[in-house]
Amino acid sequence: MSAPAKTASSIKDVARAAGVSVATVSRVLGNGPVSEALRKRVEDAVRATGYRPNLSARRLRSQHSQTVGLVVSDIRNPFFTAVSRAVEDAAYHAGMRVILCNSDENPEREELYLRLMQEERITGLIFAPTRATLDRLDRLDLEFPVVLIDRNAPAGRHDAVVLDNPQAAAMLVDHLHARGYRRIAGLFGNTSTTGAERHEGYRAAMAAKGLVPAARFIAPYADAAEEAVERWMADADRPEAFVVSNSLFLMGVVKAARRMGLSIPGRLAVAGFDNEPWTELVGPGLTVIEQPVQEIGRSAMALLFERLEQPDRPTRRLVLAGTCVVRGSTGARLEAAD
Amino acid sequence: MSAPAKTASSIKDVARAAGVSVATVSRVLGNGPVSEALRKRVEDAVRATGYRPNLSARRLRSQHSQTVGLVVSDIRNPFFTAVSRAVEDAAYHAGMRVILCNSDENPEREELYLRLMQEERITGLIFAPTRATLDRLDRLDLEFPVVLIDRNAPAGRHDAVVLDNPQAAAMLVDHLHARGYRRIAGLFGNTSTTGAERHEGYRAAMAAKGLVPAARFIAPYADAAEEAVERWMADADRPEAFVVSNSLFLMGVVKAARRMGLSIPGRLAVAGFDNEPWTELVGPGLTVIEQPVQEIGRSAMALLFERLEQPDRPTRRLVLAGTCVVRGSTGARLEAAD
DNA sequence: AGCCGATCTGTAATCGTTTTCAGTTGCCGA
DNA sequence: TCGGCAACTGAAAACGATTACAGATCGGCT
Repeated sequence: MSAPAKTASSIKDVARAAGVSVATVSRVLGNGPVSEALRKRVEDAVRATGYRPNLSARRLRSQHSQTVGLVVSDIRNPFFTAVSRAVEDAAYHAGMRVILCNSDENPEREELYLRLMQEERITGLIFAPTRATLDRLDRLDLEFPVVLIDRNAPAGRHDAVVLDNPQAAAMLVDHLHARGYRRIAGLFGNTSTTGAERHEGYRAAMAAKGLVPAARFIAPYADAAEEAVERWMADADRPEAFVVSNSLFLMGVVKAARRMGLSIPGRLAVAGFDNEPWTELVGPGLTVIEQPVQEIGRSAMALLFERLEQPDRPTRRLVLAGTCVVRGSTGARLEAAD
Repeated sequence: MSAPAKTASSIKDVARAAGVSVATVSRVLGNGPVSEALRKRVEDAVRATGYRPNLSARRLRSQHSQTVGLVVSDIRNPFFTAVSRAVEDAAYHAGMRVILCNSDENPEREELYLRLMQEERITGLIFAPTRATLDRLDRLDLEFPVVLIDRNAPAGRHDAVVLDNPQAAAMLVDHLHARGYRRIAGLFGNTSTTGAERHEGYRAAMAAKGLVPAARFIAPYADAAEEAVERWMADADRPEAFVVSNSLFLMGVVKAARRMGLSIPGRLAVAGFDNEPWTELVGPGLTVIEQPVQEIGRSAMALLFERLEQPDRPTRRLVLAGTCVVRGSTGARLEAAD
């Protein structure tokens, strides 16, 4: 049984063990030109000493960190969970590492992490910023390329990958309209640009159908949605259907409906965003917009790599379409209802 | 408008701008003894140059990486998602960074990441290993402390935080028994030690009640559970209830029940693990064991820090109890059934 | 024999920090 | 006036790698 090395061995130890210079060891490791005999001696020495290169030293010298940052609001948001997997996979295949940070929609924490990213000298950043940070992003003079995801400025100085939010929201409205619903309410998050974009799509689609939009903006929690629905459904002008801008709200709506004894879709139809596995299982199944999460993560990394190769190419903004997954929660409206 | 710095400024640039030596700059940054006058000059220079310390250099010199590794099978598993948040928060408060890796239950990928951890010279690792790696973990001679989570060797050389899996599984069996169920089947994952432990608890509890255990081991996917249930429920000796060892299987059971038109709990009761938000919303609500995920993450970090302070203190194994959240999916058995 | 070029190897500089050690001040008391 | 001490500051040596440059060896050619 080998005694655990007290301290990691360095390239010098390997050089000494092999009876060569550190340059030779480095060359063996980096595929430089080395004679077969020495190469073998060095490789044996590497095994014998249990040598592992020190990445800090390597990065310092080479000025490449081989690291991408990923800053999102909360990894527990399933959208970001999925995107992070795609990003991590892409990084893995490119031989890079990922540093993951949760900003909690908190600009201070976000700022701290941006500073960290600079200190890490990351190769690039994939970023879902808060509104506040998005506004001052151009003034920040970051030293690495940034690819925005999910949130996004209209015509930014940065590459971006986003869902076509207005169109997606409109799809939901159109679908509900086709199923016979007219009084369609909207619940949107009040912190992100995403909520705003989806609201805009909702508003436009309603107008196009000659319906009156009725939107409320709430904090991004299920509870907030539950409360909003309960209050709203007690009103005289209660809606027949809800379009909501994320899966937390979807939960809130279902909970409220259950508590008030309103059947879905009999008394209340629902449609929302994010095709999570459980949306299929709840009640009659929930109609949702499915985001191409894999592709969003992959494309973000792809844009990042393109930018690294051609730093001066014009900014690109990738707008991906969502797909509407129709389920029971938007079943045809019963004329008898109400 | 300031032109973007072509290259990050180093401590030398600051020193030059402030007209002092680099040592002084370093002391200002690190709260060393510096006169007020110079401190001010340096701080101004730092602002003027937009200086950010280079963490690679700092780590190389100080030999502290201030980084913890987190290697789990898949961040999309909600248990790990939640744990990762707790870990990240703890790290954030301790001024440390987190490197997140997904092993996909793949020993090769796991090995690659363990190597990476060594090259990063991480401060410590929080690790949910595959069975294969768990077995040879002692022979790996890692140079940093490891805290195991979720999976775990009986009496290892490493600290660990785990759920009391046998007891938790037994709680589910006892609960179902109390509700009148007798033919209680079990579905367990065939890759992790967790599945094995939960099976053991299930087996023991069944035996204690004088019931015959009937367990099957399946691949860790919802589809596998769905298929297993469909086949099993077509048998002559079909169970009245299922105990399943994770939330993916829970989904599989619900899907199968729905497809076969079996009402829950009328024709089929279900209980499982992981109190995810949606388990409340599916059907009559699903009875589950809730793991103290926050505490698991926090405790893992706490154990890590203790170990760093006292490298030689005896290994500790924290066993946390789950709580049984009772919902409609295990409603009292109808005598009329069958 | 002498020269050239190809091929390998080693020396030493470098990346950006921290930290030791050795000054350099200025102040105080004698 | 001078020694001594405290308080600060700077020069230089690490940390562990990569790499430009130069030196060594050797075969082949004239």
